[in-house]
Amino acid sequence: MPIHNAECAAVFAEIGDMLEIQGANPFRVRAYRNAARTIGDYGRDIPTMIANGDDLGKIPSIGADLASKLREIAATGTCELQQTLRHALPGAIVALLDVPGLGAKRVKALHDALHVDSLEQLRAEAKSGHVRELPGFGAKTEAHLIEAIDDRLQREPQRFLLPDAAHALTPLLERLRAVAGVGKAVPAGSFRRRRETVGDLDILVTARDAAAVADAFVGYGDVARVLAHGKTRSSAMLANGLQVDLRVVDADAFGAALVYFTGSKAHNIALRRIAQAGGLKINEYGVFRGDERIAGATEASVYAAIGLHEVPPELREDRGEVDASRAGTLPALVERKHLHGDLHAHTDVSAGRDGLRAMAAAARARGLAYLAVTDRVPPGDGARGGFEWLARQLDDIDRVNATFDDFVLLKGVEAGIREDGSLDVPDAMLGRLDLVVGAVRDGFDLPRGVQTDRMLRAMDHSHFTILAHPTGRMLGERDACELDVPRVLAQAAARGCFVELDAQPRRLDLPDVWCREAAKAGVPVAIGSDACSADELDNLAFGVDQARRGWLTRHDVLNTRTLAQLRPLLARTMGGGKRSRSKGA
DNA sequence: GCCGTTTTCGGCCCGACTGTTTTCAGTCG
Repeated sequence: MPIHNAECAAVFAEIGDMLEIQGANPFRVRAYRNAARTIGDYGRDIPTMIANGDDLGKIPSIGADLASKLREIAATGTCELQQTLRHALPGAIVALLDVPGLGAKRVKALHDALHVDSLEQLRAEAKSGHVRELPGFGAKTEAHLIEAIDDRLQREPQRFLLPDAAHALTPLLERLRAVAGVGKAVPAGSFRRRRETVGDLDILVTARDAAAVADAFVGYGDVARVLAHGKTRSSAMLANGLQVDLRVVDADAFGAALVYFTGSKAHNIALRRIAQAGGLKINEYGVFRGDERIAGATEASVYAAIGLHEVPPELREDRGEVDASRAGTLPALVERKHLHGDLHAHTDVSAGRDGLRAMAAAARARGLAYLAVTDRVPPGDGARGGFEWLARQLDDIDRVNATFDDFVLLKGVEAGIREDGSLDVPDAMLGRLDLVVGAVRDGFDLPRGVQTDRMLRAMDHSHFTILAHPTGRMLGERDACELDVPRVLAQAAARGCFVELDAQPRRLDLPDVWCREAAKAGVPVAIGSDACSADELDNLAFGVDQARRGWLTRHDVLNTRTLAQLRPLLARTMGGGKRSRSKGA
């Protein structure tokens, strides 16, 4: 298995878990976990950096020791410390930490006293009543463990796509807002940060009577199990397996609670360290100097109290936003209203359900000035067919365009990229189009170098505008393909073509960290709805969320251009100036 | 184990809820 950042991060995460179970210095444990998180979403491939002789010490949370371990892991896939720890403890034991209610101390106690090192074994010991005998455990804990393990064995912990989470959230928020005395009821957590998937939902409520809100919450019809039910904090599992955490605060603490509850955890820790250095304390009730509360009603007041500009929720991941906020260099993030058009959509000619006219009307109704029609070769038409379908569609587009004076359908195609890097649409057809969206649709498991070369060759084609859904990932279904993204971005920059951020909520492809790298590489990102129906043009909003997580400004996004600004950029990719290099030369 | 507009040593975020205790440890977010 090739070693990349994810593998390095996994080694550090396991070391952190093992050290914690062993009772090591908690700050050492945190150092490994911080490093795992940093590396996991670091924008450059660490083994490649090592091969290039780059200085790993520049990576935040990586010091001399962890840098040397990274070199070891890059070379061997493991490191001596990991092996030593696995010798002392069964490697599988870290899975026990994932059981709700089990932390390092209890896992160690279970291992020491009962030699438990697997879920099945723990369940058997709990069933036979041995767990309740241990100090610190009791009958209730034992019963909860059995329940939690049965849950886990039945159903893998699941992450939810944003629209699915929203679907569960909306009626619950309505119920809470209907409780007497409730002011605000808003989502927080990773949902508010617009992470591509959420593991649970966090809801923040302001109310005079906190207990009434908590009661309404745990009494919600969709609640399958109540996990905690306190005065200000409650937690429940919904029937679909989604956990929801509720926090109720006074209105004058709303801002502080929203910062705290929006996270991320790493962002909060960074804020608190800054506060601490200035002799202040931040908690979910406000910012305090001694006993004096100096801020808390709004998020802006909390950030201002510690000398920062308010950070947009999408950036709160401890990826440099705190420094940028202090320096006043936070990016002015792109917004949905900045988009003038959409550069990836299907009609009923291929993958879509709605016709050309319906798509045009829907795009126009959404305030867009242009929509690129980018159908694929219809099934059964065969890549070697005559492409009459496309010729007919181009004529049809002309007819539709003649009916508008404030809106344009652009002529495009979603060309498949074959394994040799060629496109499945002939040049003669491509030459009649405004843009070509190229997409890999098979062979996702090619080795990294082969996959990368395939895409680079496709981008080198004399008609190639946008690399669609570059990593091919399908959230929860298919991992990103092995791809040297920096090379792809460098090529796009050199050729003057573009990469897509596919806005389908199950794709959101480019991933956020690569969006940021695209901007650094000077490659505009095309946010494409990839809509298969008129309704799905609304996907654009998910794409904008993801773009914001990737620090993209209006300038970094291709389709914030007006049609007049866009046309010459597209033309350059269609043999109109980009090509100075003859094929095979 | 990392890190430094007080520091290369001595710090390292903060509070709620539960269960097992008899004043608090463990876990979680």
